[in-house]
Amino acid sequence: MHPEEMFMTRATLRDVAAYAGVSHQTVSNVLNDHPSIRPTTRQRVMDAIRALDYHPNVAAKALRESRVTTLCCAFYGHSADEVADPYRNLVQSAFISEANAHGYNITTALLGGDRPGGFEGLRAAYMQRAFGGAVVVSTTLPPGRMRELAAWGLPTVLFDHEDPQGQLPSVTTDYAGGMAGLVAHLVSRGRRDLALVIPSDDFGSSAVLRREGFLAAARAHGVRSRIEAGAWSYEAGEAAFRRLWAGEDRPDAVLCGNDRMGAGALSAARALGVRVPEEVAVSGFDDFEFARYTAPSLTTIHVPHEAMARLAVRRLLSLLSGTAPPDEPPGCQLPVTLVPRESA
Amino acid sequence: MHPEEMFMTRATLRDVAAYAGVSHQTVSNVLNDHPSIRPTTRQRVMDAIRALDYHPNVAAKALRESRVTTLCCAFYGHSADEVADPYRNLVQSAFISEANAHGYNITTALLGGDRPGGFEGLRAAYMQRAFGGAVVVSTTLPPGRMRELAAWGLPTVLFDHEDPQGQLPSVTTDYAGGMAGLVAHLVSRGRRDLALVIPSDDFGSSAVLRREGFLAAARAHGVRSRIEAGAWSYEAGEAAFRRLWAGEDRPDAVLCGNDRMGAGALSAARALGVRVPEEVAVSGFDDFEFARYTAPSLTTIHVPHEAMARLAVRRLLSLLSGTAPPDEPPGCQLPVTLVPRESA
DNA sequence: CTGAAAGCGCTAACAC
DNA sequence: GTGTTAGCGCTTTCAG
Repeated sequence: MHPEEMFMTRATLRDVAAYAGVSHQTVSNVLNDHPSIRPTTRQRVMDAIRALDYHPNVAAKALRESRVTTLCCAFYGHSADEVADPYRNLVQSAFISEANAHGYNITTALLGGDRPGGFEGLRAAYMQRAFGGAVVVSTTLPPGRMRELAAWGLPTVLFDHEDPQGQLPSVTTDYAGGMAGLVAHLVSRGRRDLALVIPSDDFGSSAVLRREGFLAAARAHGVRSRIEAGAWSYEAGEAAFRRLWAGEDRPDAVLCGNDRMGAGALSAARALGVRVPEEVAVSGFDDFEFARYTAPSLTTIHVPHEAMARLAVRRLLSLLSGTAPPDEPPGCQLPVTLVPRESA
Repeated sequence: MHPEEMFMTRATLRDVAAYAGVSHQTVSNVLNDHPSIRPTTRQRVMDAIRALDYHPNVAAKALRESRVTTLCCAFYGHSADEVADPYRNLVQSAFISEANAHGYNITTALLGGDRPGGFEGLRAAYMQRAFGGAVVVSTTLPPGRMRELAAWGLPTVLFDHEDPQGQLPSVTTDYAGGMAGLVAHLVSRGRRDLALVIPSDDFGSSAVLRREGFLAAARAHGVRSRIEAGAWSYEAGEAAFRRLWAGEDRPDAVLCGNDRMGAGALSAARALGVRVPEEVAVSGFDDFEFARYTAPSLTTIHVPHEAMARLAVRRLLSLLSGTAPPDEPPGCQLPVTLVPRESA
């Protein structure tokens, strides 16, 4: 049989065995690095594998071993803006390369809102053994959903938010510390009256930590602080800035909960003829690509999305293999970096 | 056996059969909508499926049917900017929902550059039957790579670029028409001296079509046109604008090959104290989110990424099922929309 | 219309 | 060290 013929229909383990003149089990042993395979046999088998362009069938492997080599990257959040969040790319890109490095594939799912087959679809795919575990990416997840994930027995790592119950492992970043660094930076530049634009009703740990970090830091520095409600979007940032500027006592720094709101605040300032940073400092949070493009460029906090993503994959893998140290705390926080630009 | 017990270890088809008091084959027939199953039997089986929370094992199905229900969404392009391209999210999001609607999952791969396991990894995953076909997303793909994909027998649909050989099916958008619309818009606003910033050495059909569409439209309108080299990035847009402005005869409109370069051009104009659009019009191409956030906001061409993505999935599916009409042309082009904003 | 048999490609358990 | 047997969960024959 000529090697080329094998390309018609993919070679199987038995084809390799026949070609190498050994039993199919020997081939399997070679592939799984079983000890005590004679080097010459091993070489013969490897040659046959190469000659026949053999690739193991993942479905057969998964069926036999009842474990799959696919991980799910699940993004929660339904708004068009959220779907388009550039940070999702970075996260997913890091997921993919980290997972691939461990021999896993990544399947991506979209959760939340009215999207058909959101959480139910995730569960169905898991029950069908389409993937072995998931990283759920979101700044906020309803507690009921977290309990569901835990109840389903779905191996899960939360990304960018924590489980208040401490059941699900999570990878987050130091939001509070980021806010503290920002406040310190602003105070050192002479700012004394700080306003933070952030949703006031968001239960997600991401919002809560930013809020509390801000308030605590302002208190520690002895400067005035206040919260202005705003819902993560560009438009919300614009509106919040206008409200703050319409008031009697205007702040000398407007901190925004994310870059998108920061861009909105800059736009409102420009429209109102307010000079940034001379009259008021403006900052964001996330360090999206467009933070470099605004006028003036946006001072912000860089979130280490790539490192977080790689860590999340590793934590998920150790969860799946059961090698997670039992004393490991569920939460895990990576540091952020202040990125001073023109706006503050 | 109590239903709850089944949750420990997932229920199989035989469990369902035992619970419903039929043979396992009958359950399979019910699931596959085989004709001539008695309604009462069918109902009993459905009840058992629900009671046991049965979900078919995709690996077993794939093994038996030798076809998988996973499609690969492969992004080509290595630069950090490309990875962060917001349009990738939209494309992927549409892929996922369209594929899910047809009962398929999506796995995502990153190709290109020095990324370990790029094209070789894609082929390996395909050979392992990790997915059945792929959509390759990129504005440009080396012809050699296209020939590889075709040679491997990998069912492929190209997204956002065409196969010059016409072998691989593709879904693109009307780049030339978009440029023509933009030129018409600018001419109607009194512009007579147009410069297009775009790579001059990019062989990708996306760049070629934008370039040629621009030149043809300018010729048709009888206005002056020129090409200024620039390599898709923000910084390239900035530099190109500065070069154009440093010259003797400045254009009255600077068209940029994408929004990122448009944002760079706006920044350069601002830095040079050039008023946009009074002194010069600036435009982009793509309609990224940040085109709304620049100052002034960026006039651009909206590319129907979502519709293209859905179409690409459907074309891939018909390719896989062999139901593609044989006379269907390989290329397929969707229309673009002009989005006039402040900058032009 | 329903049941029994065979096998997709692979690996874990035993013989040899 | 190597080969044989059995079976993961499913669907496609083919008998009843």
